[in-house]
Amino acid sequence: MSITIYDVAKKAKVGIGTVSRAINDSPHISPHTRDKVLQVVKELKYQPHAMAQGLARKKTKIIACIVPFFTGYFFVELLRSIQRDISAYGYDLILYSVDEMNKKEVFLKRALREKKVDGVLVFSLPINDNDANIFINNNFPIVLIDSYHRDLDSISIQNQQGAYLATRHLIELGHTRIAMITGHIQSIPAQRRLEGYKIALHEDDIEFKENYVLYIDSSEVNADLMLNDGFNEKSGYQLMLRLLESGTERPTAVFVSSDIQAIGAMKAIREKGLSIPDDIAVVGFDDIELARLLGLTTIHQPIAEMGHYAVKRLIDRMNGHNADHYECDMETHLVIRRTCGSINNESNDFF
Amino acid sequence: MSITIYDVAKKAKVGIGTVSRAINDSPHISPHTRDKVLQVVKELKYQPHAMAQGLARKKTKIIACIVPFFTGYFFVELLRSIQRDISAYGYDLILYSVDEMNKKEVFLKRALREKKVDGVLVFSLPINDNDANIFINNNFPIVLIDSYHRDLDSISIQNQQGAYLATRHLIELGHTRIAMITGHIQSIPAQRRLEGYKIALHEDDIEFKENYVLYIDSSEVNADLMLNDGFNEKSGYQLMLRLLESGTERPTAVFVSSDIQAIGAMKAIREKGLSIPDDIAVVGFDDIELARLLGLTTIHQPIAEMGHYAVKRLIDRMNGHNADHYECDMETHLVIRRTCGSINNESNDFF
DNA sequence: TCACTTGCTGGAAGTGCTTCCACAATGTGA
DNA sequence: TCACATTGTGGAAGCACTTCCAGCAAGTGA
Repeated sequence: MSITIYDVAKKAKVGIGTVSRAINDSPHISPHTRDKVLQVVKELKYQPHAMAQGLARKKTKIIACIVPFFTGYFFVELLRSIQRDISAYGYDLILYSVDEMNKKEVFLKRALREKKVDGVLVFSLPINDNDANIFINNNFPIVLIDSYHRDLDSISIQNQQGAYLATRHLIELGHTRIAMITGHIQSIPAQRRLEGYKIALHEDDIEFKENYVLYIDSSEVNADLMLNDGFNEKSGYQLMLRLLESGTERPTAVFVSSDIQAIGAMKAIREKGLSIPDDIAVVGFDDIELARLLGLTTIHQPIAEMGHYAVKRLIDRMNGHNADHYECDMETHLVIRRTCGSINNESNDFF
Repeated sequence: MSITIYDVAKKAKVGIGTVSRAINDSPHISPHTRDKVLQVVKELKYQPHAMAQGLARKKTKIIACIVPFFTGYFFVELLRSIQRDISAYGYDLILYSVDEMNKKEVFLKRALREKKVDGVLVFSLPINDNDANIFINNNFPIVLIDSYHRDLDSISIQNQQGAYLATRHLIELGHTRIAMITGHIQSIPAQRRLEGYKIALHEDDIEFKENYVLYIDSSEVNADLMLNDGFNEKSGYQLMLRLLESGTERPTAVFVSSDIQAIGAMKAIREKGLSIPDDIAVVGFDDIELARLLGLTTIHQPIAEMGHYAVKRLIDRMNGHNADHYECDMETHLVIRRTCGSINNESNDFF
């Protein structure tokens, strides 16, 4: 039905091995024969069958992305960047969306045991030792993005430095009563960001107050608030309400350690009849598209670059470059918009 | 290295054909033998090799999604819905992001000629006759979502009815000077939505004014404004500015036929020192997440359902149910928020 | 009892490639 | 001139499955 390597071989009057060598740029073929074969390939519009190649080569030229779908824009941009990159390397991308690695069984079965993909990129999902060992024991290429495990390659961002920049900015604007809202306190990002916040406060001799730090922990019963390690809109809203209703002296600024939480927090602030930034200044973290549209001052993550490095690393691993464990922490920077009360750079504001 | 069907056959003391029949639920096997084989399969943790199965069966169990990546949330939600559905059918999803079908050559080569996928879902991308014929001639399963071609299966929404609802709502609020901003006027959605707008006006004997309708057409030189058939933030901004600076009597309301354009338009309105909804009421179209967060009154599209129907249809096609050409127009509904000046249902408001 | 069907089973053939091995046709140096 | 590399080539053997066909045993009806 569809044309095969045999059709090409027959028409070009050569053996199938020669055709294979011609289309795969093998050095063991004379230029003359190669040209002759490629000419026929073009005439017949021959295209090697992916499955057959995969079977023979033991490579699928497909990589899997494991994505928790709920966080919208961040993943769209990351996926776009990654898709573009791997496409240039001749790979295709299979997308698996899992909720907190719940369905990881299905994925592991499909992708690994069926040998459907050559490598895996995991986005923002916590990996436990058990998961990690499956990859390590099978010597299966994997790179984590915005996630961490001590035995796996990972690309993340300088959480601590970002939180430091955010807090530092608020301090420079004259704030001293600065609260912090974050996600699941056991998660690496939450911990690192808390450290950055503390360092900035300490540097300026501002007292650190326990009740100015709001977070989600494992005792949380509301499953909604646990989503995405506690970095979600609802948790931002709830934690901000909790802060405002706690009776503690009201802070004049709050560093919310994810934009999506900041949006929830801002909603809570407005509902209490308070003004942003006059009553409470807000700085987020992530720089998702919403942040730009809402004028949220935040910490920018170099999303595209993260994807870029991750792909590069994964390709290396897939090519057997079995280098040491690799970690890369990318730099962040502050993006000043409206919610912090700083006047510069209002051009991007929306409201 | 990895265990094959031969290992299972040997350990179960049966032939490889029998193992194949056992794992594929063939009726031509005795229950006793099947159980015995499946027991060994479990013991050895045997998993059939996807490529080998694919080669033998001439099926990959993979479908491709062709996505224009720029419109963020709409696609994330659609992808999630589709991924969930096809996963239930045992399929995996390869993601191709193309910009306006520019890279479609690469995709066609990879996915179709290499036989890497069993079917294709195309999101929101214009398909020309040439593209369509490639699929038709190869009898290759394809379903369009939020797009249309007379010879291909498509799932879209009732654009005309949605635009009617939006305009009708503004009329009911007492507006008579209602402008409309839309995308590329040659595109099907833009045309249908314009019709809906006209019908609503006509029904109430409101005069239709040419200079109240702003759109992008092929003469547009700025490529940014042409992105995504003109449905983009920049075009919304520019067209709104054009309207406000045109000297025509200022409208009291505007129906912007995509949310993302509405966001641009609202920016322009605010920059001119006008208030929403007091000076100009705004209604969008799409109900992307941003609309909810910004309190934008808009027309909701049943995104998940669209994905659901599309997958169902594609699976049918792939199973050879060669029914007639299929079109499905899903119903839309109005979501009232803040930007139209209507007071009900403010609970979702953000600002 | 014998012909004939029915139900399972084993394994060869086929899927479309890559890769290896053998071999022919050159070229090379003494 | 002869031994020995070197280069290019054809095609068998693989990859790990599905499917088909033949064969065997048991069942069926006259």
